This record gives sequence, structure tokens and C-alpha cells, in this order.
Amino acid sequence: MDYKFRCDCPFTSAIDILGDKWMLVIVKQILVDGKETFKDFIESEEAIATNILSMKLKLLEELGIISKSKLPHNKKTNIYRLTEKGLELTPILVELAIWSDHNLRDVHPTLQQGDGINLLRSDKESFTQFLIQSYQDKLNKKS
Amino acid sequence: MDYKFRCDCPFTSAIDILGDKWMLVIVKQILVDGKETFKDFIESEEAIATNILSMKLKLLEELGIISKSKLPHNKKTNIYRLTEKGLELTPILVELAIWSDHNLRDVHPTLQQGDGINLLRSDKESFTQFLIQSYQDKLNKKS
DNA sequence: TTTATTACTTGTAAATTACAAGCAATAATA
DNA sequence: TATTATTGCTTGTAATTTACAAGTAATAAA
Repeated sequence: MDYKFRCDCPFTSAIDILGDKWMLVIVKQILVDGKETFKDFIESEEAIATNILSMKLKLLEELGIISKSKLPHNKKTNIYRLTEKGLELTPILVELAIWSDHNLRDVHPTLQQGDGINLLRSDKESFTQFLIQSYQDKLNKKS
Repeated sequence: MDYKFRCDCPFTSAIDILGDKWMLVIVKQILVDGKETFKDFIESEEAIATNILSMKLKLLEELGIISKSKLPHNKKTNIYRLTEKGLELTPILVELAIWSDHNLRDVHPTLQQGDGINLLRSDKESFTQFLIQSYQDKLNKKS
């Protein structure tokens, strides 16, 4: 529960929390790929190891980025969802995707093309709102 | 010179390159803190180790995010600067800082307050443009 | 009531990062 | 011009983080 920050810089402090291989990927899997159970994450194409996943989910929950709950008639499966705080990470993810689209294609030729990308290119603010809205709609439909 | 990407997702691919403790911090040090020599980085408050710095500078240069050059009458000191591709990381950094400002103060009470933050809060697009413009102006003044 | 699934934990191996020291080339100083 | 300091590294080794493999308890399904 105590976090080590290198300094008081807001840029660096965000990176102290989010700057690793998994934190933002897990958030993206929930937001974009619709994952919400432990099994979902493990079966993702990013193939996170179970111990790392366990550790990162705990950290994300501690930080208030995700919440852990269960569905009414299932005592087994845990449901992980983004909180408001977590949804606030959407603009960061969108900027990362834009940067990929513009700058990574030469070193990564198989990078995704297509519909989603076009929306992203045309208007990032709309794309951000679309991701947030879609996620919230999905949650409301379920409850 | 060959990079390992976990998959073809644009979000994840950006994180494959930028998702570590140092890549974006070095970019921020150049853009925001005005650092440009090996010594500058080492003396920063983030205190990067020399071998890691060396490795990351090479990687950033390989990726075309920074350029390495020398000043006219100094054969010793290397000058590291952001390229256009590197400057395109500015919106990511700005979003990270906004998220810190909104969500990290409870776990990090000494996080920076003040002038820069107010500008950041009022209008992120202007803040982004301000950072880019200030950096470019500085370069033009020098040459 | 047996079998399968889910959500983990616990080793251990590999990779990444940190710390300390040292070194060659250039620049500044005496 | 000779000595000293600075810059930009490299090379060990230690510590931390991540990966892989296996196993386990609780719940759910057959």
C-alpha cells in the first residue's frame, strides 16, 4: 500500500505507476477487448502469466483503477471492471494507439489496419468518448 | 534492430516500445526539463544509471525518436534531441500528467502543484502545443 | 458424486534494472 | 606543454522484476 515515486514530477509519477509491460495492457483488455474475468485475461493474445496477472490486478484494485466483484448467482468467478478513475486512462490509451499508427508501422508491418483505426485517425476526441461510452453502455446493459 | 511485439494491437504495440520505467521519462527530460547531454540525464532527479541510459538512448535513436549530434566546436559532448517522431509523444506525456494530477494526489501528496499544472488543467491542447512550440523555439534559437 | 473450471499460489529460471567501478577521448587549467 | 578534469561511455555483479511450470482449494457442471 505504499508506492515509491522517484520525484514529484507529474509525468514521471504516472510512469512510476503505469510504466511497465502490463498495467495499461490490462486496462486496455477490459476497456477495448471486453475482458472481465481472470480466465479472460489469461486467454488473451497478450498471454500474461497467472502470477503477474494476480499481482497486477491487486495493484490496480488498490489504486482504485479497477474494482473486483461477483455476479449474483456465481460465487466463483470474479468480475474485474474499470472504475471512473480507470476510465480516465482512456485518453492515454488513445494517444498511444495514435502514436503506434503514425510511427510504428515501419518496424511492425503487421500492425492492425481497418475500421477502428480509421475512426481513431479521423477524430481522437470522438474515439475516446466512443470507447468510454461503449464500455459504460455494456455495463448498464448487464446490471 | 528487431523488435518483439506481442501482437498486432496498436495499444499493446506502443506499450511494447514505451512501456517501461525509462523510455518516456527520457523523452520528458528532453522536452520539459531541457536536458540534452549524457551528463544532463545522469544529473536529473530521476537518477538514471549510466548503462541503462546508454542502452535506452541507443534504442530511442534507432527508433527515430531522438537524434544524436555534436555542437560545432566540441568533439566531446553529444547532443540528444527529439525528432518530429519524438515530439509526437507529447500528447501521451500530457495525458499522463493530467491523469497524475487527477488521480495520484492521494497516494502521492507531494506531487507538484502550481503554474504549470494550472495551464495543464485549463486546456490540454494548448498545453501540448505550448510544450512543442517552446521546444522548437529553443532549438531554433541555438542553431 | 465424480469431473471440470476458476482463481489463484508457489517454486524456480530468465530477463531487466541498479549499483559500482573503471576507461578512453577530449577539454580546461597550470 | 603537461597535468587535471570532464564527458560519454563499458564492464562487471547484485537486486529486482517478469516468465514459465506446476500445483491447489473452492465452486460449478455433468
